[in-house]
Amino acid sequence: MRYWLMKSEPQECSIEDLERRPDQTVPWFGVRNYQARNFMRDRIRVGDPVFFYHSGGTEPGIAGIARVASEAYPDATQFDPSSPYFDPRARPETPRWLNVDVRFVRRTRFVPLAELRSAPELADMQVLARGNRLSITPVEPAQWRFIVQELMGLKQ
DNA sequence: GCCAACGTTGGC
DNA sequence: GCCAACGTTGGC
Repeated sequence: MRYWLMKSEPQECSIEDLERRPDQTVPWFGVRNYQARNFMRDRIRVGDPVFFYHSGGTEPGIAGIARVASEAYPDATQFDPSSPYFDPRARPETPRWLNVDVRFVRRTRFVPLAELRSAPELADMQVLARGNRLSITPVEPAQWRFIVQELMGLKQ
């Protein structure tokens, strides 16, 4: 099992939106970066725990916990000309982009990016690396435990 | 709104 | 295969 951090813009899908979804599940569509796609294709498995991170035009930080709910499958928005995520090069026979489904687990105390940065225990966290723009990054088990137990104050 | 950092594209 | 130009991400 691996741990992950996934970024979402709350105006598109916030942790509250996820909680209200039917089945509390959402397809993590719109990833258009090969490295993030390959994580979903090669490393992310059903049941993997996920930090749900808010980014873009809002205070950045971790807003909750989710869980991977499906294997990777073709992202439907790549075939939809009306979608901002449409990719004219993609064909249904040879899909280019994938997504997994993600299921709500719980909201947590909001942990701002600044707080993550200030923790020496998290110095090597990939999402904190200079210039990082990946929307999906792995989280080490020790980092996960530190955030959940020390920063969020949860038992787990 | 600005801008640093990065990924992708396309000419050569 | 190189690399300049461009578009995007995302923090501030």
